[in-house]
This record gives sequence, structure tokens and C-alpha cells, in this order.
Amino acid sequence: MAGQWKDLQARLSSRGSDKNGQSSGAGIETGASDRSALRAVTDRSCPKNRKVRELEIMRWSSYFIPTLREVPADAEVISHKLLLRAGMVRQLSAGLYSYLPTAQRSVLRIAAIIREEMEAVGAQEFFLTALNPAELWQESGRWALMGPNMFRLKDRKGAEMCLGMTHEEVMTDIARRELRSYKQLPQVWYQIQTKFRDEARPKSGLLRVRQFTMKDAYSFDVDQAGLDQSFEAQRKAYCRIFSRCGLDFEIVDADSGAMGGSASNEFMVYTDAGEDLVVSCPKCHYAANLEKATARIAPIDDGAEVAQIEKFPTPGVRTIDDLVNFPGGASADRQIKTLVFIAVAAKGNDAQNRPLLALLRGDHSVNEAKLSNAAARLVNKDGWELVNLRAAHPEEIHDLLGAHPGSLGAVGVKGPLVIVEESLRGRQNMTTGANEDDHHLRGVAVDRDIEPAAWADLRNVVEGETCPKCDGALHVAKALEVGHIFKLGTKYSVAMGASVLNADGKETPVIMGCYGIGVERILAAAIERNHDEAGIIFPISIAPFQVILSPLNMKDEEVRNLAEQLYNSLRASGIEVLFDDRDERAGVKLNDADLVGFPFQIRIGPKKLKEGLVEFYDRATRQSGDIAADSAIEVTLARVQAAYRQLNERFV
RNA sequence: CGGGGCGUAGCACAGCCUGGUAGUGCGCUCGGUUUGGGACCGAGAGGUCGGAGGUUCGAAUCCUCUCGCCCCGACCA
Repeated sequence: MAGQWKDLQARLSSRGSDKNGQSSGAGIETGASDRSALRAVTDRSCPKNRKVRELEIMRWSSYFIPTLREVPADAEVISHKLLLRAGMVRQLSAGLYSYLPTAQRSVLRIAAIIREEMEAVGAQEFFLTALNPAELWQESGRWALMGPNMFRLKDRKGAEMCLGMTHEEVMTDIARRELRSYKQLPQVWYQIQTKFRDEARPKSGLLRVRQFTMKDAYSFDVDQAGLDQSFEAQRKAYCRIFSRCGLDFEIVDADSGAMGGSASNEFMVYTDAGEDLVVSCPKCHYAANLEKATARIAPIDDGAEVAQIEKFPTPGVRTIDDLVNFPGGASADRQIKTLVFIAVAAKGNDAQNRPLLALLRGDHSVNEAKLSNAAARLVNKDGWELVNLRAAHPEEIHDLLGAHPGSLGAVGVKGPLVIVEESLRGRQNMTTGANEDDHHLRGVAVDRDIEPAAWADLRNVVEGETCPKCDGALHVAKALEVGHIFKLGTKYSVAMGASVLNADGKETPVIMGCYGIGVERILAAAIERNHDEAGIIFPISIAPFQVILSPLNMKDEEVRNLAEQLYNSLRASGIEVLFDDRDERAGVKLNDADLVGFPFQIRIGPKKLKEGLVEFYDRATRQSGDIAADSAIEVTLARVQAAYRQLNERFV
């Protein structure tokens, strides 16, 4: 991995000067590929205008950065507020955002980093259509599974279409048509594409949206060992991508959810704006999404088994707490909590609603992802597929158990599937509802009195419980998912018939992996993690510009002249510089620069210039220092390079 | 989908309860004075009050419907 990284660096540094005299030398990454493509067109079509256009495009007076003084009322999370205030994005509709030029520059730079790291592990870039025919999704079974989260439409002939939420089906379709032999494998294909999801509730600015950019990669291998290698290569590439983007992240064990498959890792960035909870151990490397996390809990001494269950009246008792405080009640960890769910299952065109009881210790809370997995396993046994799992309505509960929530239990229950949480194994002298309003049972022994259809881990781990791997105390924190890698296995290749002949001449389904990154989430996460009261503090690798050049008084001729000079020299040195040539007061320029978060600023003021000095300002530390005006280029280059080194160092 | 909140000038908001000439700050335009952390003075431009219907002599204001946005929950590769 270190070797690959050095190769990459060498490639970057060996990039020559282009024809406009802009050099990408000195190892400074400029996201040059997109820009040079643009330039090539301009060069041919309008050579005379090119110079004018290029000079003006990096001048704030003509560049579009509509910063806001006041915070828009609709914004809640910090990244959303700052993206709006910094003039980077504007909202078009719920969950739909326009990226203005500075945001687009950042997004392109993030995409460029992703491309470099994908190519470095041998992944090949595709460009697929966002518009997909329904048939493909029907083949994989996800047409039904995705439900209302998928944007659907009909073409003029009435054929059903959808907007892609992800591209397993399309990639698998290409694979099945073209791949014939194990000799063609492995293949790793990726794209950076717009995805559409009709989210029930878009929110938090760019964090949960209905249209976004995703890098999605798919690997095709002939055997499990190959998949393991592909998976590992992606995992390492992801580490480099997020590091180069300046993000601190945690790799966590994750639930595979509707994607199916076995191993699954999420790349998480800790932030309160995130919607996931990560359980981590400070003593070892254990980290898992709450949906997957486990913990060891202390055994509880239940005393000697009593022979008889005893029903007793509990007027008005509705909650676990009520029963704790009720005379003759029980502590929460000696109660059995009974929750009723409806599993919606399908088999072909048949559908059925199956009631399901989840039993947990009174002081534990149910984790619906775990419950859903357990329910799916049960339902699958009979050849059905779990479509949905929902909490039962109060009327349904009463019809089923003859009592209202607050007095429910599973003792003697025959009809519904009963799933019992692992921590209830062997427990006795427990208290639970009697399925008769205002009555409970005590003296319940789980093994003796309850008939489980399955045992399962169903509960949420809580702060402070013991790590499953060591004796550390677990920590729970909010986090944002920026990447997710799966070992899919053969779910799609079997469903859609993608197979090759192996070395023994036997037809075998290809083994797949899929690997996703939310591009704009990287941008938003970087802002969540890097900001202060003045604004954004961009990591240099993804900043819209590396440097802002700020003459503090445009009326002063000497200031103006030096600024022009420095501007040209910086550009010639390959620095991405924005020239704040606006005729604004110093305060406005300084505040705007801090708000948008350019990593470095060169400030030219009339007084210091008389002594031959300019100021070099570091946005992250908010420290500035005087430097000789004629050393400004040298200093800037050194600081920019040092900033990149700092980001890259973790993987050398 | 359930609960809550909000739609009035580019932005942030007041006015609504108690119906009668649509306002404040910032931003914008012009003139002048200023010029190192979001200047000051003066003069201006800018609003179908989200939309439709109703009540009324008269509706931003009251009533009904509707659309949109935000937040909480449900949901979420």
C-alpha cells in the first residue's frame, strides 16, 4: 500500500507544465484534469478571448460567491448554514440543492481524489445512465423492495422506468453479458454518478438529500479469496481517500440491510449532525454501528426457581417504570418487555401479515435493524421473504393478545412468532404482563414458560457496557456515514445470471462486492468537523481555492500593482488562487475570506507594503505573520506543500 | 405517514389577536465622505403579503381548501 501511494505521488509530481504556463509541479494537486479539458475546448474555439476569460474567472469581482451575513432561517446543522452563508449552495426544493461555483470546485476536487485512488487500485471508470428500465430491478427483486424510496416514471410508450438509487443491477447486467471466463476476472468497475432517492424526510442540508453524487464501485471475482482481496483493496483506497480529504474517520462493522451479503464496513465521521450511532471501544479497535454492535452484560442472580407463576393485579401500571415503582413490582432488569410487531411477508404474488412478539429485558431497548434481521430469518425458513416490519397498532395488539400495551406478555402465547432476546436466556422469577389489562405475572421462568420461535440479539447497546472483544467500557457517539463497503457475494449474480466458467470448466456465479462513497457528504462532513465561529476551515485538498489574495485597499495603486503581480506569479506557480479584487472595505474581505474558509490568505495593506511587507494568514490557526513581499510566492508554495504533506503523511 | 412550526422586499423579521394608506434592519442603485475585522451621510428602487375560494363596504389580518418549506417521530443501500 505504501508502494502504491508513492507511485501515485510520483505521478502527481511528474505532471508537466501545460500550455498556459501553469505548472502542476511541486506535487501540488490541482484537480487539473477537469480544468484542462475545459481549457482545451476554449483554446480551440476562442483563442483570443481565452486570456481575458482566464484572468477574470479567478477574480472575486466577477466570480459568483454570494455570501450572506445573516443565517437563513431554514438551516439547522452547521454545514448547511455555512454552505449557504459562504455562497456555495442554494436550495431548489426539499432535498435538492444547486451547487454554486465554489461548491462545484470542491466537489470536483473530491471526485478527482476519488478517481486517483480508484485508478490506483485498478478500478475502471464507467458512466452509466441514471434512468433505468424497470425490468432490471424486477429481476433483482428490488423493484418491489425499494418501495416509495425509488423515483419511478413512465416513458411515452408507458414503459416503467426508475431513476437509479445505486447501480448493482446495471453493472451486473453488463457483467452477465460480457464476462465468460474466470480469466477475465477480477474486474473492478466504478462510476461517479448522480443518484436519486425519494427520501421520506430530506434534511440537514447536504446530509440527507434526494439527489446526490455517489462513487459506486463493483467488484467481480471468481471466488471468495478474490472477493476478499478486492474488498481489502477498496478498504485501503477508502482510507486514503478520506485521509486525503482531511477527514478523521472510523471504520465500523455494519449491518448489511437490504443490500444483502456478508461483511460490511461503514466509514463514519463523528459529528452530532450524523444520523447513525457508533459504538466503539477505547481500549481495543472494536467499533460497530449500533445496528450491529454487541456488548457483554453482567449476569443477574435470579435466586431459586419458584414452581408457580402468580398473577397479580397492577391497576394503572402501563410502563416498565410504573412496575418498578409498584408495590410488589420488580426492578427493570427483572421484567420482560413484550413488543408487538407485524411482519409483512411475500411469496410470489402472495402477501401476509404475521404478528411477531419481541421479548427483551425491561431495561433494554429494541434495535429494529436487529429485529428485522431476526424476523427475516424466521420468515425465510418457510420460504417467505420479509418485505417490511412495523410496530403493531393498539387495536391489532388487543385482537391478538386480549390486552392493551402495558399488560402484555408471551406466557402461553401460541399464535405469533416469539423472538426472545439473548439476555433473557435462563432467566427466572421474572415479571411480565398477563395479557389481561391491569394484571401482571411474577415467577416467570423464561425457559419453562415461554416458547420461543427464535433467540436473537435484539437490543441496543448502551454507553458504558463492556466491549465484546476486551474489558473496555463502550462509548456511543453520533456519526455520519460517508462510505460503505459490502461483500455482496452472489445475491445479484445468481438473481440475474452473471456467471463464468471457472478453472475446472464449471459454470459458477461471479462473486461481487460493492463500494459506495457519498461525494457531497464528504464536503458536508469536512465542514461539520472543520469550522469556527467565523466560518469554514477547508482542508487544503478540497478547498475551492488554496489561497485567497486580498489587497485590503484597492484604491492604493501600489497595493493594487503588487496584488496583480502576485496574482500572476501564484497562478504561474500552479497555486489555485482567488484574487479578491473587489473594492470593498478590509473588514468585508477578511470576514468573507474567513467565512468561505480558504486555507491561506495573502493580505496586502498600504502601511506594511511601504516597509516591503505583506501578511500571510493561516485560516486554521487564524494566525498571521509579516513576510517580505518578494518572498510571498516562495512562502506560499512552501505552506501549501506542507499542508498537503500533512494530509498525505498518514499513508506514506 | 403522524405531530409541531412557518410562508409578508434578495436575506432576517415586525404587522395578524382587535379588518381600514404594508413597515424595520441588512443587502441593492445613485451622489458624497471614508478605507486593516461586515463604515457614515443624503437620495432612491424594490412587495401578486405562497395560491384559490369565501365572509365583509373593505382582508396580510377572519373562515375553508390547497401548495411549499423547516423541525420531531416513523422510514432510510
